[in-house]
Amino acid sequence: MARRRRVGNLLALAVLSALVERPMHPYEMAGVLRARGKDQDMPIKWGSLYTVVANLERHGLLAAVQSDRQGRRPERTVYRITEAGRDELVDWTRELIAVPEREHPRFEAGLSVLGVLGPDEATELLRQRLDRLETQLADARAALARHGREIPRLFLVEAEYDLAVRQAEATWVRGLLDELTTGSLPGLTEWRAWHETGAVPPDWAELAERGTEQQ
Amino acid sequence: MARRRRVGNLLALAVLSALVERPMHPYEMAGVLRARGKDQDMPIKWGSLYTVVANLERHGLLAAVQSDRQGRRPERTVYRITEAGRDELVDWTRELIAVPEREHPRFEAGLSVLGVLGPDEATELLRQRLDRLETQLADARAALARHGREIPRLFLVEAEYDLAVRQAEATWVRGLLDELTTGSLPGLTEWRAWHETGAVPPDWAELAERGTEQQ
DNA sequence: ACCCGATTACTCGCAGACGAGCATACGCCG
DNA sequence: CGGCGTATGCTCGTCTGCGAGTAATCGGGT
Repeated sequence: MARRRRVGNLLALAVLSALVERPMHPYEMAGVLRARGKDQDMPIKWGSLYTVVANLERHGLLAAVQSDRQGRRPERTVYRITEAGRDELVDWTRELIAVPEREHPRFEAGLSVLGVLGPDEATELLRQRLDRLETQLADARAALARHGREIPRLFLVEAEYDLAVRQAEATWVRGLLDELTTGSLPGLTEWRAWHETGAVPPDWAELAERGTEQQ
Repeated sequence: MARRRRVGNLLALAVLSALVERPMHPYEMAGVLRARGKDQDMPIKWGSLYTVVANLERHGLLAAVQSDRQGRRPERTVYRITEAGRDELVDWTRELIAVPEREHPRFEAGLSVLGVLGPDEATELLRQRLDRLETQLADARAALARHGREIPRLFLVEAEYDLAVRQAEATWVRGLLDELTTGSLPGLTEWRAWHETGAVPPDWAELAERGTEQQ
């Protein structure tokens, strides 16, 4: 599935989507993308812009139109999107929408090593996360309401999605915190003992050696 | 905040967490991590293992213990975690748990350029996504139930989190699909006209030029 | 009229990441 | 007991991402 993209950086997707409307030079793309808040929707690093544009051109997805020069500035090359570029944009979008990729939020990585902390510290840190999350959610909700008055829904779906997912995260964290504070999480006692004494609880010891059979 | 990690690859986190228990050589780490399903929780590329271990050693987070040799194989270096490594592991975990980072799921990027497709194609693709998502969710639920019988909850929280978040995604997609199929999404008519004729709807035209004021 | 800080527009070097490839060992079948 | 397919264990070259740095220009204060 998902044949590897010739230019894989998502900044390239944003660039293509901007050039669909009209040709631009790189810095103008940056302006337009920033104005549309695309840097909120993707992990965009502006330092990569010129590299990405060059790569797109190299693969025939963009073509240089003209170079003009103002004053003693370096000349600015204006690019237009090619047919191949249009195809790539559409195909890539189709894939991003239709195929759910397993994502790997950093929080998940953190949770998977939660055992290195003690239960009390874990509880405290999760509470901090929840606090911050709720602040961010309130901000996001306000921003969405504000934009909703001037921008068509179609261009806000990604923000709505983001909000929904983060809301679910907050709910889940609240649930876990609840189990931790009421003590209803199974294995809490073993976890605490393990962390305080350093000794692996007897019922867990055997698991730890799972998949370790080597000569 | 979040001072840059000396070794930023999350594979390094996994390596540190494995070496907390006992010293190992790299290939053994791979076996243990795989057995624990850590490659499910993080974007692990095994091709990076030796690079990452070398970097960890370079920064004093690991130390070589011994090199033994079996047959004519290349010698295998056994590494142990250092005090600095232990500190890094704990500090990194704390950060991952307590500080919610703005993540950028690829789906969000896709949604932000949804306009390049027409509403009918978008609907069809979203339906495909929902189908696949539901299959994956069923699998994940089954796997979680199976593991739940032998592994303590503590080591399954990351899978539970993942499930909860993806469930929220499915719900959200279902909601959007609903608005699309019933036609209740505002601007649907404009969107369709725009896509069929290529002409930007009058009420949207002005927005498109937003943030474009350049000489 | 001139200076200085901010903004604009771009460049470059370095550090990783990672996939493909390779060499050794093992197991199984004839 | 020899040959071959598969698993093991590791290396290396390439490619790209990106942050820090820089040069030109603008603006506005005195």
